[in-house]
Amino acid sequence: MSPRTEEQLIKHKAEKRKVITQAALKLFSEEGFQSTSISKIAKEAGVSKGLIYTYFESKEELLRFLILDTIDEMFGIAEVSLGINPTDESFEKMISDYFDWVQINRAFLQIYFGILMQPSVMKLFEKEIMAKAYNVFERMSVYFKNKGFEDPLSETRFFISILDGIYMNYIMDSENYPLAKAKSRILTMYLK
Amino acid sequence: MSPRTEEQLIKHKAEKRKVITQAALKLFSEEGFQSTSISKIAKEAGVSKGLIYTYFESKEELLRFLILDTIDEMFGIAEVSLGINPTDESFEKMISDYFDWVQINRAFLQIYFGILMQPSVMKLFEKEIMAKAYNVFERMSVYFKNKGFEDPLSETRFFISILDGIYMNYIMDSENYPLAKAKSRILTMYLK
Amino acid sequence: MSPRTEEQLIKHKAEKRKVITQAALKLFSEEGFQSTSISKIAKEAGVSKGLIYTYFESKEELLRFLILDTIDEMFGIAEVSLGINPTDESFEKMISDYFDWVQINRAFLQIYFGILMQPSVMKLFEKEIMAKAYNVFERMSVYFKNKGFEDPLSETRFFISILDGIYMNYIMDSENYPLAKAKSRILTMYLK
Amino acid sequence: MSPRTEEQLIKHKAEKRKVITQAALKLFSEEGFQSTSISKIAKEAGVSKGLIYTYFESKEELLRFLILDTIDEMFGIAEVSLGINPTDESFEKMISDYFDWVQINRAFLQIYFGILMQPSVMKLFEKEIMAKAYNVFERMSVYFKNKGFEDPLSETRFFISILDGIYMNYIMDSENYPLAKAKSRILTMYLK
DNA sequence: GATGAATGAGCGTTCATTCAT
DNA sequence: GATGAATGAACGCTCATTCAT
Repeated sequence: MSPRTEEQLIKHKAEKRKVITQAALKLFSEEGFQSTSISKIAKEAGVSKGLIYTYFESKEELLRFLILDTIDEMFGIAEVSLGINPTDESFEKMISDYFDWVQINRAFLQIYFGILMQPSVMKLFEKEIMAKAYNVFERMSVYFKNKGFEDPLSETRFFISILDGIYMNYIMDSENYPLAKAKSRILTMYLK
Repeated sequence: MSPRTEEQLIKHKAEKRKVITQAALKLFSEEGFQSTSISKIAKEAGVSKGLIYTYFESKEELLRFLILDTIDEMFGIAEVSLGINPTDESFEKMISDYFDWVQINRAFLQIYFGILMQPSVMKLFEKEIMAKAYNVFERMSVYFKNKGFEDPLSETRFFISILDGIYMNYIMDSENYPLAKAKSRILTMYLK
Repeated sequence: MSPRTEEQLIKHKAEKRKVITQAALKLFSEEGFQSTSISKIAKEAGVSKGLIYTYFESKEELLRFLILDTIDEMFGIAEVSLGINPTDESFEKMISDYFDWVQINRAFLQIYFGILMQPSVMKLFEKEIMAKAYNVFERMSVYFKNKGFEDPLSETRFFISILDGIYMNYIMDSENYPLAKAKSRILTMYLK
Repeated sequence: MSPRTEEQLIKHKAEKRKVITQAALKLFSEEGFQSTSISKIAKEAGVSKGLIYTYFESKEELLRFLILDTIDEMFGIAEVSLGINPTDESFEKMISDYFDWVQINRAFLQIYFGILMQPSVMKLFEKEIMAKAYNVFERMSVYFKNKGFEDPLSETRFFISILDGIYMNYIMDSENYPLAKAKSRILTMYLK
């Protein structure tokens, strides 16, 4: 048996992290971060408690990894869809992608919105999240500027507020929330 | 000396509850419900740990009291402003009242939104909150129906989503969030 | 209104003590001494927590009063029935009186036997109980000596063990325990 | 290094349970179940408070383990000694075995009798203890029936009451109680 | 790498006791 | 005398984290 190559090791580590992260994601969304113990995560992931500390320095670091990893994906949607010269088509594409993404990532968003509301936990991410968020603000502002809005940044924040509000209400009451209608409504708002 | 009269006791009890509730409100909003210990609340309120249990049966009951008490106020705004025959004026009044209320009750809203995102905590209030929320939905639907919307309930939920999204973003980034602009924007949306 | 005479005060105090003691007796027998709080006793007795401390120095003193008061009665049965020259008639009378007494005082005996088994609680009474018990031993020994037993003290302790054993088993399983048979059995043992 | 084998873990677990159980046995017998804190047990056993919860789910479960484990042994004496066809020899053997067992297991019996007197604690064991006790009743009844007693079950309960009474008095006053005499006295009673 | 026994600080809660009224 | 608000120590229990194996 030859020792694994460095590449294999990295891959192995990434896989293990994924297993643990997925278990944590599920539990955090059901019970909240504070109420979920490392023991429960270990059991859900099918590993020992101690092993979690081989892959993450602490419970907080596990949360950080979980959040930051997925946030890249989330904020990336705007980046990819809008590109440098955002058009109505790319704007519509972005909205569509977001609505799809949200439905797949309900558990994550539940944790994410919960964290946003807790300053003491938010401190763990504040810098990264705010940097990414303001980056997206700028990108979208270009679109709203092109569309002729007087205060494109405020419109951006207004637009994002609408999205956040929709997603939050959808998460809370997924069965009854008229998500499809909300989507077409927002499209109408901006694309006539 | 004779003991205090019943009236004195009731007044005293209400005052003490207020002191404890205020301390809890502050800490819950900063740290979250689960991360705030009864010890911290007692210290913040300037009373002993044990005393809290003279006024509240448990930490959860304290949260319930805190939330349900203020939620009545919050949902009451729509009821009072809209009345039975909602007009554009009363609708505008309601929005204005909400924006005022939110700025005064940031700490509460922070806790409130946090709770909405945690199923395990939400269980404590689900029934009451949902009942009140659906009540407000109906009331607002009347307005949107009068305004000619084809699907007034969906519009209500869309409108409330916008408000929630605005407040959530405001709470997260109060210093930079363009709250006044968001307010005039939403007014324009519905009142021309 | 003239102030009460000293006699009235003493009577009043005795009555209040009785009320509290009766409440405590009931609760101690159901839940045990340690698991019964002063609050519960106060509620059961229909008085305030504070008042209990007007009549008893501490929870332990309340227990002491409860036990020692009734123990006098219990040990007194032997004294009264046997007299100085115990006969078969007085011995039979004593047994009969004890069996009657036990059925009325089940709650007390439950507490009493429980206490006997806890050295740390027993310390509160050890001196008094042991003094009274050894006093009864001597008195009964006279009877067994008269009956011709070689070792009257051992027989006394054996006889008392039988009574204790019967009462303990009766208390544990009152519905099914054949108390009447046990009584006639012990009478047969000693009176042929 | 690889983790311990399952066999090692089981052995280790049994040993640790024993250490904790022994400490609890000592303290429960001295102070009673309710007055003995988990902290004291941990200190006595030389382990941390938290560790006790690795081996027992709760303080009550620790008591249950302690009691039920030893009760099997205690009730087993009758079963083993008497067999299916009890004779005078096996009856004498049983009494002898019980007297030996009692002297070794004073601490246990102290807890056991204490529990029998507290309905709220007794609830934890009622089913198991009563089942075993009635089982022993039946077995002994065979012996008393063979001996010609008219009501063998009542005689059984009377006989067991005597044993219980002796042991209880012995436990309370071990130094002075004439245990050997009590033993020969009860043997004389039944075996002439 | 992987395990789970072990720790100890801290949690929510209870309660005997005190004391201002 | 009588009340019950107030205290603070202690309780049973949990849990993030460490470490011998």
